[in-house]
Amino acid sequence: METNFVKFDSIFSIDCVIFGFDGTELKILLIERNEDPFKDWYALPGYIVEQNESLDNAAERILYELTGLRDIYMEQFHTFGEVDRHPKGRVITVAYYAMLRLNGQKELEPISSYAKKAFWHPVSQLRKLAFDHTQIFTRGFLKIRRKITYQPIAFELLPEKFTLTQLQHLYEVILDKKLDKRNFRKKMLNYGILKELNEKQKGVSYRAASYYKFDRRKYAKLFQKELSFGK
Amino acid sequence: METNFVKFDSIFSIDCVIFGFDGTELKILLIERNEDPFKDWYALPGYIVEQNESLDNAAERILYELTGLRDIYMEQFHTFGEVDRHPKGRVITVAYYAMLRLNGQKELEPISSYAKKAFWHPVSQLRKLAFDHTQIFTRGFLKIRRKITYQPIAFELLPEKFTLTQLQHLYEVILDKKLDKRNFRKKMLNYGILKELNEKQKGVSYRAASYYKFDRRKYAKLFQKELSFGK
DNA sequence: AATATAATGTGTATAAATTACACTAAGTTA
DNA sequence: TAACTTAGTGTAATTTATACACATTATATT
Repeated sequence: METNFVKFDSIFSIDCVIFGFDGTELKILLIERNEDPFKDWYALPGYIVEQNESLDNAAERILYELTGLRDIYMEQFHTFGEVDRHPKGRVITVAYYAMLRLNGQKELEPISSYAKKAFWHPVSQLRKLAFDHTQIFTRGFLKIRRKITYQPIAFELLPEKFTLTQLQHLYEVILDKKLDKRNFRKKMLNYGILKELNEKQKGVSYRAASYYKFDRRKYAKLFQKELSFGK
Repeated sequence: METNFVKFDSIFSIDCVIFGFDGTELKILLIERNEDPFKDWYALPGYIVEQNESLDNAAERILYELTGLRDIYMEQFHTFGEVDRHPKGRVITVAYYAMLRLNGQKELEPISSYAKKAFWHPVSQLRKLAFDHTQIFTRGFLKIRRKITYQPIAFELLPEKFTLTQLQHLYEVILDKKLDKRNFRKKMLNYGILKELNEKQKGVSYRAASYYKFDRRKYAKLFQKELSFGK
């Protein structure tokens, strides 16, 4: 059992679709490539899996090396294996996604010289990405769009404390439609997984909204049932 | 770009979780292995992807070679990449699933000598499978269990004509719970994707049930909307 | 201090979907 | 023709989803 990536036989890679929300806009984490092919293009953070690491571990390592981000929980969502997806040979890639809150603090600093830089880019007006990454991104976006209808993944994107308006706005961005404010609040509060805090927004013009936080305990109870068809 | 599978560098394979329903019992398609490792063990049909074929094509080819089945629409559901999942080296495997009606006519005849035989096995009382195939099977089963709650995949498992009792039974097997007959029928008929036929069961003891068929057109309309959060 | 501004926060009536629950009808077998 | 077995049906109560508009509050402006 030898490793020989240089020969570019059959190899596999990881690509990461990392969503971030800054309270207003949904963004995606990109790198600018520093190597051919697609030198200088924007691309998803991704690289080759080593012989001795699991896919999940590889995903973590690769994201770190290309962006400096650590301890991000990612989940696999699809594997792309068209024969010609990589111009230099046969590479299948396992795509992962994750969702993050953007506090602004998160510095992005590639460790590897493979990426010139890493940066957040709005998901709207995305230019064409390297390889089949546009397609991978799209599928990842559809994945979270579906997922948000049955799991409260939105909470991973929001800061610890958030207002109901922020929460609603995030749903609207992901689902790409307007929601009714009263119905939205009713539904969210009915889940019973939100805790209202004795705290309000500060520094905003006009009336400050209450902060809420997500109650992970109650969530676990509620969404463990899941698969329900009724009786 | 050379192919060198013998060296067992980094290679990838496909494994297929094929569900079949004979009207009573949910079954899965297995092979008996004819080669080491795990010679004589039961395993999912699976083999190595060639350098020049896409994953989807490979899945089709491999299923055919190991079981003789053709033209089965399969969908990828997860990729398994633990370092030690294959005793002979690093193999990641892309798992596909599909669902079939078992008419009894479908002959299973491996073309490849890699499988001694191919056969349908009840999903209950499954013995331990080769490699990590038990785990792959379980994940595939969870996949269809989830999917059946939002898509009428059950129709792929049933014969062209089927009774409502058969349909309900299939749901019960997949969801692993009893459903109320009246509510089930009400719900199914309300979807408007079933057409009642002027035909009844024959050759059954006791009262014969009406046959229904699935209306693919109406289905397409209904389930294209999908992703709904309401207004 | 008064006013304008901009977002927060709230209720109700209607419709639709889900749940719980039990008996009669029809065809087959003995 | 009686016994058996499965098919087939309705209704009331509850829960969930939808449509829709205005008063409240904090800040900014004059």
